[in-house]
Formats: sequence, C-alpha cells, structure tokens
Amino acid sequence: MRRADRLFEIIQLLRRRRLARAQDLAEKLEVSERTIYRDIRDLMASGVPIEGEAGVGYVLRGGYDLPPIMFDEQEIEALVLGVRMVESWADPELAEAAGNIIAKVEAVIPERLRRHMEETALLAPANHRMEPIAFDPSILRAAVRARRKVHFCYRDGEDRPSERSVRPLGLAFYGPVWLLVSWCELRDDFRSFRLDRIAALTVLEETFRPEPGKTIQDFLKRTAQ
Amino acid sequence: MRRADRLFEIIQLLRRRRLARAQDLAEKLEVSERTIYRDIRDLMASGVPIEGEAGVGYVLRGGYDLPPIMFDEQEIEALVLGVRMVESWADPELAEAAGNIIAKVEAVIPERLRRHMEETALLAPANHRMEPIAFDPSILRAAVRARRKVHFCYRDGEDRPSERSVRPLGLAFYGPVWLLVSWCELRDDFRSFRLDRIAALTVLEETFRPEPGKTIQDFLKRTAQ
DNA sequence: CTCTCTCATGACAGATACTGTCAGGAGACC
DNA sequence: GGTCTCCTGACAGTATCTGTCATGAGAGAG
Repeated sequence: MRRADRLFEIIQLLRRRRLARAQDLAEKLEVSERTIYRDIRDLMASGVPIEGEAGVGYVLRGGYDLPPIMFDEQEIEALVLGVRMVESWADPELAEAAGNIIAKVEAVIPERLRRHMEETALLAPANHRMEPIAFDPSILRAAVRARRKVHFCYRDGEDRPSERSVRPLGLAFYGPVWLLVSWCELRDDFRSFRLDRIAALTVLEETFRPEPGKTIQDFLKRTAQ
Repeated sequence: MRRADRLFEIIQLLRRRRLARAQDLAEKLEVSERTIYRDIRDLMASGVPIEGEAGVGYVLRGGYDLPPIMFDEQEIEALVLGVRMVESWADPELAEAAGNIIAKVEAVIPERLRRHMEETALLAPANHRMEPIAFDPSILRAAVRARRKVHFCYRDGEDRPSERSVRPLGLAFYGPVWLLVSWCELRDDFRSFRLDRIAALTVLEETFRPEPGKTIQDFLKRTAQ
C-alpha cells in the first residue's frame, strides 16, 4: 500500500508548500529522486495539474478540485493543541474564536475522530505566568488589520519611559511575552515592543499603506537571516 | 500505476453508487474478487470510511471528503495563530500535522478567506528560548495514546536524581516548558515532570487501564479547584 | 559562454508486492 | 437449512516497483 499512499502524500505536500523540488519530496517520503519523477509522471497522467520547471521545482496549479481527504488523528491532535494554546495565551476575543473552531470542525468530522478530539491529552493550561498587559490586545489586532497607526507610552528594559507613534504590523508570541512588531517612522526602521510594557495605547485616525521594505514580510525576511 | 489508480477508482465507484458488492467492483475493474477484498482492506487501513456487511455489500460512509467549512475572519486568525504556535513549540511530527491543517483548510474555504489566511499578522517565531528536551516528545505522545507505562531518570528542581515508572496521562504546555502529567503508582498520586529534566526515557511493554480517580480528567478536576 | 540547478528519460537487475486460485469461516436474512 | 456476501489464509508465479548509473535539456546567473 506504500505507493498509493505516497501519491496522495505528494499532492498534499504540494498543496502545503508552494514549491517543492524532487529532492525535497524524495527526502520527505524516503525514496529516491528517480521514484519521485516516476510518481509525478503518473500523477500528471492521471490528470493532476502539477507543473514542473527545470531549475525551479514543482508547483500544483490551481483549480485542482480533488477535495482533501479528512483530517487524520495526528492533525486532530495538532488542531486541538493549537486551539488550547490560543485559548490560554491570546486575548479573550481570539480565545473565543478558537473555541468556535473546535465546534465547527466537530460538526463536520466523523464520529471516530470526534471522540479522538475529546480525548486529546495535550493541554495548555491557563494558569501560567504571563506578564499582565495593561490594555486589550484585540484593539491592537484591529489596528493591524485596519492599518491604523497607534500611539503609546513605552518603558524599555531599563525602565526609561518614551512615547511612540508607529505602524503596527503584527503581533508575535514569544513564549512568556507578546511583542508588537512595528515600523517606526521616526527611526525609519522596524521596532518591536513588549505588550506588557506598553501603556496608554490609542489607535490614531491616521492610516498607512503597505510600502515595500516596510511590511511584516520584509521584517520576517530580515530576521530570518 | 495500476493498483494506485484502482484504489482511487474504488472510492469513486462507491461515491457514485450507494451500494456495491465485491463482485461488481471486480468486474468493473477487471480483477479478481480476492484482489478487491485486499484493496478494500488497505483503503480501510488508510482511514477511508468504507462499511462492509456480509450479505449486503460495501457502502462509503460520510466523512471521507472534508466538506467546505465556513470560518469568519476572527476564526481564521485564531486558526493560523494556533497552527503557528504548534509549529514553533511542539515536536516536529505535530508541527508537520499542524502545517497540513492549513493546507487542507485552505483547499476548502472560499477565496476571500484564503487571502485572509495568508495575511494573518499573528506570529509565533521559532527562535524562542525553550529548554532543550533530550528525547523525541512524539514517543511520549505515542505512549500516552497507547496507554503504555514509561520509565525515565529525573532530576528535580534541586538537581536530585531519581528513577521513575509512571502512567503517562498527558502533556501540558506551560509557556517555556512542557510537563508530563502522570499517575505515579509508587506514590499513589498524580505527578508532573518537566520534559527538559527527563533523561533515558523508555516506553515499557506494560500497559494500563484508565481507572476512576487516576485519569487526566481527574487530574484536571483537582487542579481546577 | 560557462556553470549550476533541476526536471526528465532510459536501461537494468534485484527486491518487493501484487495477483489469482483454492479452501474455508462467519454473519445476515429468508 | 440454504443463499448471499464479506473476510481470511496459504502459496506460487509474475508483474511491478525501486535504486543506481548515465545522459539530455531547459532556465537563470554571472
């Protein structure tokens, strides 16, 4: 049953990555590259719209209508854990949304998996140590979505106070603390702020447009190095 | 490529007809009935919900395809954050499963939400401080699922070493550390262990049955008070 | 142009798993 | 009891799959 599984798995891998080389797939699936080339050939022959380009890799063209098969048990576990983490570590609004996910997925999966969902023994207890945040982070999340600048008072690691006006780009969970990732126009650079050190947050009327070099994708690229 | 195609074809045939006998499938696919029985066995093993009844035939129960699910934007954000948290804080096996969730949900939600999914500005970076764990936690997860006792060396907060044999009940994410929640038969009570202080973990052959008062639900009840 | 990366194909031998045949067990229903 | 059908085991032959090695070809960088 190995090969038939592998063909499905290749589709799934191409769905989740945008691009994959034969070598990547070969390592992941623990077969030789030659076998991958054969598998891809056969998938193409069966009508799966895979595109291969020399020097680039494989991509799954859009419009492939084969519906994804159900979540497996491993995925259910990951889903439940993820939801519990959000419930414990994010703001109440997000926590509630996370709870809704469970309800919606439960309504859609077969009985067997539903039982598995309830029995998942991965916990993320809420009674953990987390530095208190002086405002509702959902306000900040809304500002990120609406691309509205924010103003606040900040105390840095040495307790020096300052006032800041920044473009809020995203929020990052760093274990015990949350960071606001932002573009500071004064310094003309990215700046991160711990949410627990922010006070008197106000969302300004002023909006901003994403500019090349000043987006969260640019920030991620830079930190990745 | 014959067999892989055939397995796919069997699913399609069962999707179309509501009932099919092994003989029908055998004729249609031009193989022997014995081969069909083997194919069905393998499909079932892969989680395809086929039901066979003696004297009747095969039917495909619902819940094979992941039906379209509607999430609102808030829920999408929570889902993406949860997945990223798992990818950053859980073991590679779970992290991969979490990635699959995104791919599968993406394939099933409407276009508008898919864009929202990619743009979610909630991050859970992987370059965080986390105490190194000396073994693969997925082994422990498997022991929890299989209800098999485990043995390991532990160093407590004051660095005193000890050897333990416990019933693993679950894993709990506590910010910077993971805990193993267990029932210790020696002490006749619940005990929690930090994964980063566990060494030489072995999963024993011996299994255990959930007993009232010794399950993770009982542990949660007790800690809730 | 050369170099590198990667898709792609062919040939071949060894290992693997697939397949059909035959035989029999078991549950559901009349 | 009789019929229909799912289901499993054993076995031998064979079709298929797989890895290795070699080679070609297209795309892009410098």
